Amino acid sequence: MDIEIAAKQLEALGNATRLQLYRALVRAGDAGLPVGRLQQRLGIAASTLSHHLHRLILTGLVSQERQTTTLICRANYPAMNNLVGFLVDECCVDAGCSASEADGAASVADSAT
Amino acid sequence: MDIEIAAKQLEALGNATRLQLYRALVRAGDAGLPVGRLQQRLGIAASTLSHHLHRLILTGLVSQERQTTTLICRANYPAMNNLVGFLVDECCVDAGCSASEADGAASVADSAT
DNA sequence: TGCAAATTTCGATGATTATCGAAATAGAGG
DNA sequence: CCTCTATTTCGATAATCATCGAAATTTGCA
Repeated sequence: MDIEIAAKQLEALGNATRLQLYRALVRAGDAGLPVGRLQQRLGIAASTLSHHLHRLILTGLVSQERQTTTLICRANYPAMNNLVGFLVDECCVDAGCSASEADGAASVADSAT
Repeated sequence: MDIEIAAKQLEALGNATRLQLYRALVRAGDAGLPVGRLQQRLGIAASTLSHHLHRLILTGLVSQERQTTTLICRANYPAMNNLVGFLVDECCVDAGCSASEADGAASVADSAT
């Protein structure tokens, strides 16, 4: 896995709207979800959703399939597995990555606060 | 794991420079790496490196410790484990995430090309 | 105290991003 | 061909980001 590709995919997921979007798709399973339903669920403008969807598709994390008039979106599980595999490989090169729960890592300091 | 935190951490890793940076730290293991050495390795301005490092630290993915004059940076493994855990949880809610190698997910379409 | 090395902060600039509404496009069906 | 619905593209705007060099800061040491 090329580090550039990994970075692009991480960047694609590194936005609250897109991560919610992706999560909804993952939870929808193989059935996927139509664009319109995603829009209702996220409550954003259709054009904004289309923009984010496009970014996810470009990185290969999401795919689309036409069903008559509606477009069904699906999470691309193998892509995510690949990405997670990359992270785990990097993480476990020579460090014991067995901690299942992080200690002080669950909160993010916010510089703007 | 809050989805906002996950998004922030993914965003932090979703930049080629920072991902290289983080990878170097992960590979350095518990010994960590001084800022100066990271700068040599990445070949970027010290101020740029400091900026990226700051972002990684804010998300809890990297920590620093002073050793006399130099600052030692270390990857925060538990944070990464937490993040990977989040991704895996989302991914495996009801989908069989057993594919170890992705099929068509290894290449990223580049809209700017 | 004063110097040297390491790192950050400041200030600026160009590039990218997120968001929206309006208009355009695509597919189905009468 | 026309219309309806679903979705994307366009154009614009405000916000955030990456990057650099110069200046300031911190720390140790003589």
